[in-house]
Amino acid sequence: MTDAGASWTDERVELLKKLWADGLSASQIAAELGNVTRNAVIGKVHRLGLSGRAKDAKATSAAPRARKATRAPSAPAPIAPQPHSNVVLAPIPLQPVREASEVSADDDDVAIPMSERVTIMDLRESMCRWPMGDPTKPEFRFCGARSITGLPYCTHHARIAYQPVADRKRERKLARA
DNA sequence: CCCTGATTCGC
DNA sequence: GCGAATCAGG
Repeated sequence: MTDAGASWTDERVELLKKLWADGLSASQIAAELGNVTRNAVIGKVHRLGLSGRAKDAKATSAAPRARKATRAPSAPAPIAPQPHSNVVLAPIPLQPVREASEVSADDDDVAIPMSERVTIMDLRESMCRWPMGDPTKPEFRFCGARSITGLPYCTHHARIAYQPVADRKRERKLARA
């Protein structure tokens, strides 16, 4: 594993197909894959000819779209050092913890990249607040991934935390297989 | 505001 | 082939 794994290997493409067919959005897939943006995922999906996943009755996509995509002539993308300001502290989830241990065994599909765990200081409003480790210890971290709007967790952890009945059934089915 | 996929085009 | 930029819409 010398390289960061940025290229589309067969395994990654397969996972992409699986997740895409599973109904996950491009950003979710990108997050799970790691080291790729949703644009990359979408681009690959289109190249693979997987576009139009579910709905494909309307020809609305036939309309002329982007054409001024001349890319920014010089946009250095200034990254603003977000101050932690008023970070909405997350009440340590109660239920999820129980599930977490359980999930360790029959985890959904892919292992969480967890490339960016953050401390309370770096935690932002729209960051996943999935607790990792002992909250009483200084090594305590949060997932830190992009959280779903309205939810305190990222997509992956949200699934673990709030598993709907329907989803559970599906997961059990997969787990048994 | 957040997000979604779709498309174009420079690399 | 790849993906950032951009668009158009929800």
